[in-house]
Amino acid sequence: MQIATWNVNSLKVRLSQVIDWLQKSNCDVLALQELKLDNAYFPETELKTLGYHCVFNGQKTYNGVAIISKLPISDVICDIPNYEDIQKRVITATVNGVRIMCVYVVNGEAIGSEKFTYKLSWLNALHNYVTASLQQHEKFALLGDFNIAPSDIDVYDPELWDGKILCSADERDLWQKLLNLGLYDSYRLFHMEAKQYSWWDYRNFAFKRKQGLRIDHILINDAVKKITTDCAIDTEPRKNERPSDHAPVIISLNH
DNA sequence: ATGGCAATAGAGTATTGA
Repeated sequence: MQIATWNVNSLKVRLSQVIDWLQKSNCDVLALQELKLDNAYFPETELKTLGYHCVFNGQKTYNGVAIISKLPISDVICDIPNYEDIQKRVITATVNGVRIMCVYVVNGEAIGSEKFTYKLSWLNALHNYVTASLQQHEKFALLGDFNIAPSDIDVYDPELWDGKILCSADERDLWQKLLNLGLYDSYRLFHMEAKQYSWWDYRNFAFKRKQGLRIDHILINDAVKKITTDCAIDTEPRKNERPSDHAPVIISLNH
């Protein structure tokens, strides 16, 4: 079984690329972020025709998340329970006995801004939700666009980004707090090398110049870790015409 | 320091992203 995450930056624009990637990658479950469309416009019919189940939590223009799966999806929860938020950033569901939490973490704009305060409060709420979910589910995966580069080896120019949004101590502390719940950064279980990125700015030929950040992640608990055989970032779709600025991240399970 | 690029809403240009 393979589980992936991908921030597609508009599912309307990227639908054909998503379908193409699903068929090439042999992925079973795909968590999507930044759909940027209302639920009424989710391409459920197209995906169903191709044999995929889908659940989605969308909104107009911004945010929006979904889980697409070859296998049946059950026990769907939208948003973070008991956290007031009009932005659609979370959808959680069970597939093949694995609890899958798809998140689009707040960007935060700049340190000290109102959006940054929202980011920190949002991550604290997520922490509480993950804590409860870990108690309720044996196999658990938290995946999506975290908008956090966990350490300097995940940043193309650590000096330039030092203390900036996505790299600040406050954000990295909250990342560590999530790991302390008993989660593993699946990519780092298999790849210790630096300069492995999942996002590149559209500007300045950043992808070609290998100027990126690793901000899309798959965190797994011990039960999933035991059956995980690999984690990879697929940079191929970033070479497409009109690509998303993010690459998919995928884990392979013996399951 | 600023803008570069892309998507959206909506008809100019502003907002957001990371």
